[in-house]
Amino acid sequence: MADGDFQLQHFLPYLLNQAAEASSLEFQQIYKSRYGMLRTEWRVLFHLGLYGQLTASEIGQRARMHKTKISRAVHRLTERRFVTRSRNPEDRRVEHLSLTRQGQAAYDDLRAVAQRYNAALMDALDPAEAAVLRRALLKLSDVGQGGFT
Amino acid sequence: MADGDFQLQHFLPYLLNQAAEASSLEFQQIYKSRYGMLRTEWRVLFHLGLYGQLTASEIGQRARMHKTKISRAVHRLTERRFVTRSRNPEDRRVEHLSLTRQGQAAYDDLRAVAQRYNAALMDALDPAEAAVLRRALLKLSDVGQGGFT
DNA sequence: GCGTAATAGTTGGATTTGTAACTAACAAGC
DNA sequence: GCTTGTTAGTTACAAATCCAACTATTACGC
Repeated sequence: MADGDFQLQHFLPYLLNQAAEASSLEFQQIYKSRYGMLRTEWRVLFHLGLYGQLTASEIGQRARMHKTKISRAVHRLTERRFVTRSRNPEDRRVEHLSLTRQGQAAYDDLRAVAQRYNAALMDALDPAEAAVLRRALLKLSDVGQGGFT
Repeated sequence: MADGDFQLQHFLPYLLNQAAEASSLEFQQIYKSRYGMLRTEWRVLFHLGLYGQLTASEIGQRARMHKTKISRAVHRLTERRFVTRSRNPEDRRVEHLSLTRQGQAAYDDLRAVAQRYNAALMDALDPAEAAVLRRALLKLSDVGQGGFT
């Protein structure tokens, strides 16, 4: 038993992927068309906007992105003058990244869009549902990750 | 206001992506190592296993995958003799796809793994939470999609 | 029937990602 | 202070994806 009753509609990774893709699409088009950014670049931008100065590895840990992705995203963001790098004189391996004025402006703009966009998504849900969803997603984000720091 | 209080932890597309990636990882390694499949190929396999004979476009609609992805996935799956194609004599543009005996075996195996894997994920959640999560994900999967068929 | 449009699926080339190897700088043992 | 190991970040090559153009076949208008 437990054989014929398998359905994609109950397979969490699949459901999560579908929801993630559908719910990212419109927003993706905005940062893409408005600033020519890729998802990786947007993520780096947001992390810097939210947390201030960070190193590449710090972003990697928080966003769970591989360091090569970050390296390339940072490269493109500096090219376009959204981000500046500065070497740490105490440990010359690490680079501190921060937003330029222009990067900050892009971040401010996109954050506002994201907030409105998020609110619209939430509207598809009722408030109790949204709260449960959020809790569940946070739990699932830690699956197989070792859980606690 | 509504300015400083933006957090990634409340931005649904981001949360969904994190959860989707984390929760897909282990399973992905299984179909990859066991059958050398990519995600696209696994998806095609599962659709054929679940719904029986389908055309590429039908899979595309259901899985929301672009036709080029499907074309390539089907190509590889036929190469490896998991899938067979047969032209529809009434409309020679369309091809009906079905699993070979070998494809069916792979599907059966992976379905069983998926079920166990899914059960393990569910264990991280309590049952009421899981039900709400599922409902919410289905709703969000339809955002921007026009909703109803 | 004939020309135009639509649909199923494929292919080619540029873009993006993944994986592994690499450089540079620091740390620790002895 | 030299060897070995570790960490930060980059680069190179292969693999996968995206987008646009393509072939083949059917549908539609008239």
